Amino acid sequence: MATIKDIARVVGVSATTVSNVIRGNPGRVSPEMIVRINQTIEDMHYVPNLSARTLVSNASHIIGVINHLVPPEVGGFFQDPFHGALLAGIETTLRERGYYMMVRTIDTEPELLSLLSNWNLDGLIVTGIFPSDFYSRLKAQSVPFILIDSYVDSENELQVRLADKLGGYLATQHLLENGHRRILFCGPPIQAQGVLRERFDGYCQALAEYGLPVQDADIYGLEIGLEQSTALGLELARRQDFTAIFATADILAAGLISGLNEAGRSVPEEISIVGFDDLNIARLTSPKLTTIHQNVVQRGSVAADMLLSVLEKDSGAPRNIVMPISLVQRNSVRKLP
Amino acid sequence: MATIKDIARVVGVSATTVSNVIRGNPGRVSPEMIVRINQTIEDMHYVPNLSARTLVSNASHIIGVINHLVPPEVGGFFQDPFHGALLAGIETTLRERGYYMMVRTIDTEPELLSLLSNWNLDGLIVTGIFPSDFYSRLKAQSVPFILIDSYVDSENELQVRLADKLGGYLATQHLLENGHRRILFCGPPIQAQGVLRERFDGYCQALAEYGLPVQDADIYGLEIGLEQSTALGLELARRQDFTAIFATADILAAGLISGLNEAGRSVPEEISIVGFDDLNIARLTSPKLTTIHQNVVQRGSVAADMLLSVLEKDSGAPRNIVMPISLVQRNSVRKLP
DNA sequence: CTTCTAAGGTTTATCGTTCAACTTGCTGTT
DNA sequence: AACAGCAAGTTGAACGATAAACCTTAGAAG
Repeated sequence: MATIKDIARVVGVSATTVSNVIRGNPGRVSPEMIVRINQTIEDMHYVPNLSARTLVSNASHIIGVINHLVPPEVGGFFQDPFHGALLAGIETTLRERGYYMMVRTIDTEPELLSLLSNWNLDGLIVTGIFPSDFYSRLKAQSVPFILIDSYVDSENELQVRLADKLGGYLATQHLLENGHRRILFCGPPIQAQGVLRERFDGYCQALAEYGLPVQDADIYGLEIGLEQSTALGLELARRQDFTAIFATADILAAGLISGLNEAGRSVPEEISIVGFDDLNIARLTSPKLTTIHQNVVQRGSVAADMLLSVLEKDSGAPRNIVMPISLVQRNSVRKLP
Repeated sequence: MATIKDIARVVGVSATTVSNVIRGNPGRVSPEMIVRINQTIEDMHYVPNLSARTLVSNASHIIGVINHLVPPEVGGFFQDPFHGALLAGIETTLRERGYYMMVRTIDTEPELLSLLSNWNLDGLIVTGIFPSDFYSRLKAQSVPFILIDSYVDSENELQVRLADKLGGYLATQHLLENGHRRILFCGPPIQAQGVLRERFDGYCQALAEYGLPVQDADIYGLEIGLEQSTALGLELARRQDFTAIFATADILAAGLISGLNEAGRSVPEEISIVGFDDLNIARLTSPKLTTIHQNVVQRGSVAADMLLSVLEKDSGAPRNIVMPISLVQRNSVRKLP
C-alpha cells in the first residue's frame, strides 16, 4: 500500500508538503501543487494510515462507545432494542463526521484503562448504567466523555438527558386520569440519581397530586430483559389488589404483557400498562402499547454531535441537552368506569 | 501515561527487554527480571499503546465488522434484532480473545478501502447482504474475512452458514402438513445465491413434494423492517386466495401479523404464518410465532472464533461451518380441517 | 541598493513499539 | 588453551505520519 512518501517521491516534493495538502493546511502550498498532489493520491489509491497519525498527533479519530457489561443471560447490550437504536444514531453521526466507532462492553476498571490507552481514544460515549463510583473514575482519565442514561448532577458535564421526571409523571397521571388508583412501578433498581430516580420521582409526584401513598410493595426492581419481565408478569398475575402498571421500559412492558397473558390475565381489560421509550416493539405487542415516546435514534446522534463539537473546540456548543418526551396513546390502557 | 521507555528506565533495562517480557518472548529474559518488570508494569499502570504496535508490526488486533448500509428509514443495521444478536455473540468472543471490534456500515467501495488501510484491520466479519460483486472486491484486498449471510459457493472461503434450505423446507412442509395449499413466500429480494436463495429453494422443494406449483404472484420481495412488513400485511389482507405465509425473518412475520390484524384478518384463524430466526420478538407477537430456530448469538461467536483461529494460524480450524436449525411450534399456525 | 516579508517549500526530530543484528560474560568440551 | 554455544541482554533502524524550525527566492519598501 502506498505511503505518504511514495506520493511525495512521485510528485517530487517532500512528505510534509503532501501531508499539508491532505490535512488542508492553510496556504502553505501553491494551488497547482495541490491539484497535482491530490491527483496522484487518487491515482495511487493512497489512504493515510491512521495508526501512524494517531501516534504522533495523539488524536485517533476513534470514539469509544462503552456500556457496562450486561451478562448475555440478562439480555446483553446489543440485543436490547433501546441500545440498538442509540447505536444506530451514534454510528450515523460519527460516520458522517469522519470518525470511527469502537464499541465495547466494560466490566472492570482496568478494561476501561486498556481501552483508553491502547487506542488514544478521542472521546467516549457512555451508555447504560454504571456503578455510581464509575463517574469519578472516568473524570480521573482526561478523556472527554458524554453520558447517556447515567446522569450526574452537574451542569458542566456533557450529557444528553431526557425529561424523565415529566415522563414518569405523564405516564402515571394518564393512568390516574383513567381511574386507576393502585399503580405498580416496575423497572431496574432505582439508584441515588439517574434515569430511574427521575422517572420514579415523576411517579411519586403524580400519586401525590391525587393524594395517594407510594407503597413499597408496589415497587418492583428487575433487570432489563424479556425473560425477567415475563417472569415478573407471571408473578404479578397472582396479585389482585392493583389495576395498572407503569413499566420504565417498553421491553419490560412487553414481557409483562406476555407473562400476564400467559397467566390468564388480560391487558388492558383487567390490567392497564404504560411503557417508556416507544421502541418498535411497542407496536408489536398485543394490545399495542401506550407509552412515553422518546426519539432514541436522534438521542444517539445528538450525543455524538455534542461530543464531537466539544472535541473540535466549538466552544459555543451546548453541554447539556434535555430531550423532549410525549405520551403516545395506544391500546394498553383501559378507562375504568 | 507511562510508555515502555518509562518502564525500562525505572527497572534499568532496555526497552526491548521490556517489550520481550510483555509479549512473552521465549527465554530471552531471566525469570527474576520478568518478575521485576511485570511488577513495575503493574505499579505504573502501564498499558501498551496499540497504535504504535500496529504501526510496526502491521497487526492491529482490531476486527472490523461491516454491514452494507441499511438506510435508517428501512430499519437500520443496529436496530435489526437479528444483527443485534449477532453483534452480541461477536463482541463477547472478540473481547474474550483480546481483540477490539470496529463496527461500520459500508456504502461505497472506497469506504471499505479507507477502513482497511486506515487501521490495518486484522480481519473482517461481513454481515448482511452485499451486492454480488462485492465478494470479488473483497478478495482483491488481502484481508482475511468471514461471511455471515452472503454465501459464496466455495468450500475454501470462511463462512458460517445455516441449514437454510432445510429451514425453508421445514417451514413450508409444516404448513403443508397442516393442510395449507397456497403458501406465500415473503422475504428480501432473492439473489442468485445466498441465504434467501436457499430458503426459497427449500420452499420450492416442499411444494414440489406435494405436487404444487410455485407461482410468481405468491413471491413477495421487501426490505427487512417492521414498517415494510406491516404495510405488506395490510396489502395481503385483501387477497383471499391463500391461507398461509412463510416469512424469511421473524421481524417480517411480526410486521405481517400486525398489518393483517389491523386490516381485520386474524392469525392463525384465517391466515397461518411461519417465521425464521426465532428471535426474542417471536415470543412477543400475539399469537406467539411458530418459526425456524437458529442460535444467532452463537453464530456470531462461532464466526469470530473461526476468523481468529485462522488469523492465529491454527491450520486445523474449520473454514466452513453449517449451523443447525429446527422448527419451533408456537401458535401462529392453524391446522386446517 | 540594501533590507524585509511572504509564499512555498524543506529538514529534522519525534510519537511508542518491534525486530534484526550485535555484544558480553560465562560454562563446558576437546 | 582455545573455542563453541548459550543465556541475557543491548543497539539502532525502522513503521508512517506530523510539527516545529529552518531555508530560498522574488518582489516591495525604504
